[in-house]
Amino acid sequence: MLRVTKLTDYGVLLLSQMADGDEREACTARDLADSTRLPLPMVSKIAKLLAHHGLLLSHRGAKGGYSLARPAHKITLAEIIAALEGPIAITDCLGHDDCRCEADPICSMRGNWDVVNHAVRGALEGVTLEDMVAGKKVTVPSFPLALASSGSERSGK
Amino acid sequence: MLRVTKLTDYGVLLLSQMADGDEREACTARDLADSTRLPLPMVSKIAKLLAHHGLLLSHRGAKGGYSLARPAHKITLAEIIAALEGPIAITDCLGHDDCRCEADPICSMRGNWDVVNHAVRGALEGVTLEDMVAGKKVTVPSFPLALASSGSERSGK
DNA sequence: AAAAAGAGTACCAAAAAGGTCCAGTTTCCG
DNA sequence: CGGAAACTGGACCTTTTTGGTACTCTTTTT
Ligand code: FES
Ligand code: FES
Repeated sequence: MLRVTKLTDYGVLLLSQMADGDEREACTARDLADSTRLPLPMVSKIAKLLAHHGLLLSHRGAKGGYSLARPAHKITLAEIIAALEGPIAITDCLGHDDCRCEADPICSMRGNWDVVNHAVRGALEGVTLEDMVAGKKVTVPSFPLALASSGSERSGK
Repeated sequence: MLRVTKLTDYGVLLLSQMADGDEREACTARDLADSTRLPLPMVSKIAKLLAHHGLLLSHRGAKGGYSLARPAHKITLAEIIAALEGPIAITDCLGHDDCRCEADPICSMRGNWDVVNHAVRGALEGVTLEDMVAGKKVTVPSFPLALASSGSERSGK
């Protein structure tokens, strides 16, 4: 449905919560659950995934918790999505490289979807966690998204 | 999963097929099914949706069929997606306007997601059916996706 | 040793996607 | 006129994905 899953939605909320507050260590899953009002098991699941993908550092044992693995402006939305729902591939075919496209001359859209996918991913890579931090307003300068106007069209802003 | 559904995937294939060939009238669902090797019921379902949303014109009765409602360069990917899977809303919240965000100060990401969504939609609006037509290669000039550099903050990496 | 975390994984219910079928209607054509 | 060719509008079913929970380890601190 061209929609990000709730896991991602929650994930961004969590991360933004962590980035917002003091960047000290030891932010426990329970803390996050409390401050975001998300169910603890959810928070736990998400944090595990994020840690697994190197976006969070985890500290086990009593007095443990999670902390951002990198400063907020170095974590992109694209990475968060990739961590929580796998590589960004706007069509099914772009995922596994074995669609009939290769051999079968009928569908030759592969390359085109590839470009579209790249554009979308690019947009997502352009937004950092810092941008998403609660309270902060992301503002888009104007709208420089001339994308696939094949060729010369560079309606420069 | 940030993925377009098969319906959309097929839809683009169908439309691109129609745009590619002779732009005459009367392209029947069966024809399309044959030329794209998609199952007829699928083609039918998709064509109905596209017609319903004004992307295709339908001509009923014997000797009927479908034809593009507009020239290919005036049909955007965004429209096709919207026709086949509803309005583009990258998060659940962006769909229905009644998320707790409004009242609850906890999640104040609404605006930010809105911007991201806008960016993605923009990318999709930038690609026309003509661009996707079989065989034609969409080329993206360079990569001008400066998106969420909130105002001044461009902590250049 | 006990308590406080996280790790790993299995599990389940609900929703969405993917796909088919069929009973109408409209239009053409002989 | 009567049938055949097409589209229309739904219902319906199966499979996959999401969303969410639970339970049993292991690690670390005190
Ligand atoms: S069949 Fe996979 S993109 Fe064409
Ligand atoms: S609760 Fe809907 S966007 Fe924040």
